Amino acid sequence: MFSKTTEYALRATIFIAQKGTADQKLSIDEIAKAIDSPKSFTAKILQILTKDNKVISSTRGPHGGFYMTQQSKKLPVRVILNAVGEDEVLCKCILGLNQCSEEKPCPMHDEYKHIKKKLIKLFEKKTIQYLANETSKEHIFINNEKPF
Amino acid sequence: MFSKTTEYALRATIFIAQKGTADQKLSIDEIAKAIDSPKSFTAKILQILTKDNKVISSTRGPHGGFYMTQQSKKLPVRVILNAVGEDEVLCKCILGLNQCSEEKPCPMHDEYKHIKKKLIKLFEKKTIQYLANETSKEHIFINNEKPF
DNA sequence: CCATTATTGGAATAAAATATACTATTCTTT
DNA sequence: AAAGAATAGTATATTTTATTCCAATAATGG
Repeated sequence: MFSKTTEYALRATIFIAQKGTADQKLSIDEIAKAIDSPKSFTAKILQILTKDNKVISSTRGPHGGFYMTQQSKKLPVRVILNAVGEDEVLCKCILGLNQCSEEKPCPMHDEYKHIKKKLIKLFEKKTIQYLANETSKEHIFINNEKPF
Repeated sequence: MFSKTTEYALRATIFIAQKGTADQKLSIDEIAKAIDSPKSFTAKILQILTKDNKVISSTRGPHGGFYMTQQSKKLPVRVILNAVGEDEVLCKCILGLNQCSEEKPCPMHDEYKHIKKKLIKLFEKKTIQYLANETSKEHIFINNEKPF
């Protein structure tokens, strides 16, 4: 469904929301390790998400790193998709038609629109905080570790 | 959601189901024009779908071309995804985690699984015939023509 | 204010997906 | 036999996606 960029962005943000605070900031190394993503690529993605400190906050230098404000954690998950420019995937026609709409639908439109609505709602209603809380539960995880 | 290959495969199949019969076969040219797809690329995709005449049938020579049997039209839409190898997209974890499962879920799993179920059902239950019939309705379309 | 630490920015590269072309070949019909 | 049309294989170009690397910049601590 999503590109790697988006998958890493989601996982990284969840991890930062869960573990990063203003006085316990997280380094790129820690983040990449925690979510099992390539380090340099993760740095690039974090660069996007910290742009203007809108979603993720960061500071450089010793004890620097990434964290999130309480305010940012209340943002809907969709802001992450928005930041990496993969927002449209949710509302796109499933047959890839540009002009597919309620008035001029494709043959899958009427069936798919209900699913699409739920998908959009999921990303609109759930907050980053919610996902971070979920991840704090014992059996829930955000990395790709081999089971043994 | 899907790759171009899959989008073209779906649209081409729908068009063939709708317009192609054993005595009115459709050429690559006609198909590519009808669904607004690059001709050579479409030929490549049709090659996959006609493999063993499982989904789409074809014959060569004069008055040759592509069509579908009544039997094939009754297949679920999912066989197309299957043929082009994009079947997994439907059941994949939304965060891209390989081991995400009911027992070891990602933080989005519980919310997303209901949507995933509906998505799979859509492709399992709806037949190619159904989509072809839909497309025969006046206001429904499968190409990308500019509105004017 | 200097050394260190860690992010930031930009360029560079690699790999995969997408798009396209061309040339036989093979099958089918007339 | 000739011609039409898919088939198969190869080749190539373009774009997007994925990833790496290094120099620059900012923050901190002594």
